[in-house]
Amino acid sequence: MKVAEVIVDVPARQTDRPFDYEIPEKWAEVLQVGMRVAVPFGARRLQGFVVSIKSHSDLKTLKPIEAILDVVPVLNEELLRLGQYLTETTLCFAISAYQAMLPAALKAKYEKEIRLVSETYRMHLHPSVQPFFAERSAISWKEIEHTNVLSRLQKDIQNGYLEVVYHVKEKGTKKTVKYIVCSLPEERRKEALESIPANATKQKHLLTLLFSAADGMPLKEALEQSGASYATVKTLIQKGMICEYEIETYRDPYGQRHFEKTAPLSLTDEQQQALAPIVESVRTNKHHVFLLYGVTGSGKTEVYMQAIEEVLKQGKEAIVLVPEISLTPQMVERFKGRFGSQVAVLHSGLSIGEKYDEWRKIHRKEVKLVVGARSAIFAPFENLGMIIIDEEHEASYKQEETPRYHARDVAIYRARFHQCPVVLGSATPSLESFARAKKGVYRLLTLKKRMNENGLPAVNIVDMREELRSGNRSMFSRTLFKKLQDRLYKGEQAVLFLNRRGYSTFVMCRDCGYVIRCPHCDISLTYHRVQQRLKCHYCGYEEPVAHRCPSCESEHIRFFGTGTQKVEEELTKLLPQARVIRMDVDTTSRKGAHERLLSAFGEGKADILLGTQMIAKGLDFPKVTLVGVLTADTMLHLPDFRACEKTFQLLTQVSGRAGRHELPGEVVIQTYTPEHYSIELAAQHDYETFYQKEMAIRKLQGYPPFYYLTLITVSHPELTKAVSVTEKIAAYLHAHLSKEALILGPVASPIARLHDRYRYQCMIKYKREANFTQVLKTVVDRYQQDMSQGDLLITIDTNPYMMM
DNA sequence: ACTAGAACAGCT
DNA sequence: GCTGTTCTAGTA
Repeated sequence: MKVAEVIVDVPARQTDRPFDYEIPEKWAEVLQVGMRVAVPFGARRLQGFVVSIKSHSDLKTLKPIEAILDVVPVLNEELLRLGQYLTETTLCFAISAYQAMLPAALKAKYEKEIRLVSETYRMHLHPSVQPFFAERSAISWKEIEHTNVLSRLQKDIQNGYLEVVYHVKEKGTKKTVKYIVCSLPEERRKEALESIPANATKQKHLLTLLFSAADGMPLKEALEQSGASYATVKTLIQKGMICEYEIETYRDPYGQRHFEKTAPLSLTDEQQQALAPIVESVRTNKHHVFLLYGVTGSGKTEVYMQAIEEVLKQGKEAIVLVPEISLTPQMVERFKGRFGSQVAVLHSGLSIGEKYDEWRKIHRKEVKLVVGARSAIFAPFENLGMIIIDEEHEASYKQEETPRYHARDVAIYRARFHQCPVVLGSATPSLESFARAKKGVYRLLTLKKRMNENGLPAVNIVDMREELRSGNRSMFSRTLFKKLQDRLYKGEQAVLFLNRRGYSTFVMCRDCGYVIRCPHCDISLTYHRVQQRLKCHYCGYEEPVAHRCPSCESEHIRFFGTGTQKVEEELTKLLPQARVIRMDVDTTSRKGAHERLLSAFGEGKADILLGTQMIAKGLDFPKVTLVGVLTADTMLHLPDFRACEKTFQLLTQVSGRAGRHELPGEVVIQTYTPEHYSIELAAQHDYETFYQKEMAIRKLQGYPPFYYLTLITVSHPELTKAVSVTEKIAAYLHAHLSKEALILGPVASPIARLHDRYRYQCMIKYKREANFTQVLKTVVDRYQQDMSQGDLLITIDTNPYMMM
């Protein structure tokens, strides 16, 4: 007898191991490792992943596998191993790792049903239960879950009249299209046509149409062409002349659009030199990590595309990762234009069904290239020839939920398996990557020149303190305002960047200093003008605007700080003739809104594009000659050791938006700390100096890339519990880690309360720890009880990007 | 995560 | 003694 080891769909410490199941004889040949199965687990039935098949189990009795859910394994050997790697490095459950690698559509949906065991019992049911089974023999659990007949019903279950049945269902579905076809053999067709009454012209019409389509045609098309309705189809089906059937299709989000075919551009010498070693690595099947360090507008994408061409020539596949927010139609267009239907696109804007379809194209080997956000790194290719990560420094490559993986690490793991290159591209590489490149762990490729030979745009730093002193209290400096007017006059475009959405950042009473905060989190509420409400950007809590101070009843309530809404309002006041498009979470939440706004701007339907983070990347509009950063320092003062790095990267990135084409560009950076090195060096486009400076600081303070970090966050509705657990954890770590490891904390999290839970944290800085993960695992195990019964939550991030 | 069964408490 | 609620162990 064959036995399958199955990881079941229960994300919990106790079930985080394989369970043995008997493979029924009929499936002995069919079942493969990596397939999903339905198995009985306790009283329920669950979905699970077969991780291995063996011929013997140590247990005496096994339950049999109930159903096989796949024809072809959804996880191959490589991905199964990758899952294990994720489990070990990010301390997640195996099931969470596997689920993260697959489209959400494959996640199981569970349904509970109550069924009449046999018709003969119907009259025995309790009178209050009977009506539910009046016309059917099964009802869903949901229907009666909240009714008062539950206890009666449970008795009937005990009596054996009723039984509970558990179902495992798929979340997503394959989309199908209805087809109709003539089912008559050739020789009977004429006769059939004549048998149709003379007045039934629609029927005749439709049937003749189908005679000419041997394999049938889509129902919709047939109806359109014949002018018939579905009633006609039904009649013909009844007469046995035609049949209806369904064919699986893909939802194609880009189906309507035509992509102009583009040919490879000729490369500059620099690009050629960068491309050569990558191509070499592809050809020779040698794993290398390349860091392609190229200034904005130096043509990195063209290098990627020509490298991909080589990969495809070798009959292999490639993955291109792009940050979520820069996965703009522009980017998709470039790849689809060059590689046509060989490309699958994966990003969060797609529906569950659409993502599933794109995934299936990869799984069935119908495409050779995937362009996508973080999770596309798990694309089930089996013959990978290269992985590209564009804008490698972007924080969005780190997943902030379990499994807390970094796409860069996954990429390197996969590339090593496939013996192929990884290309990390950026104009402002992360310190980690650049340091590795300098050490020779990665190979450094450099692009110094901009394609248009224009040189980088001139950057003006404006000291906003100075503005204030000279009496300008608006959010636009005189320099920026003058330049905005100038662009309007010339009919050129401008992009304004602000790191805050909403109207104002906090609301304070001028009499008593009271700041209105979220009742569930330790965060001040943001004023949203349009809806006239105060919102918490962390938990979504909202309340109406108060006109009196909740604390002292004073009417002197004022809104401080500036958000995108306020800037927009101010702009329309100061430059009434300017047409402004605002882009932030609030204006782009609806599907397709992002794309719509951008193309409107691209078509010149607005003069100024105003937005948050999301407009900083990848946009490329020829008429943009001015980029303004309204407050460059907002990010600088966040409690995050990467704050300076992020500021530098963002400013450099934003500056790169200007003057990418014929017209020269200009940048204005407004700041209250003009002397700060992140701002000064970004203005000078001087990455190398910034790197040196920041590295020195990191070394001094013991942060990456000199030390590894791990952040443990403990949260609980009661402050004392959160504190005491964190203290105990810190003590345990002190006792079990080496002397070289630095344990910081416990301290309150920067956001000390979130969703009514107090949050405490503990940071570990270390270089080498022999059994680090083991120690962390024991920590979690110790509080297992409190976590499953109490309200305690411990999260461990082995490479944190968010310190909050 | 869920469930069945045990332990426990309240009520006619 | 019965019914409803909370706790706990175990899932192959």
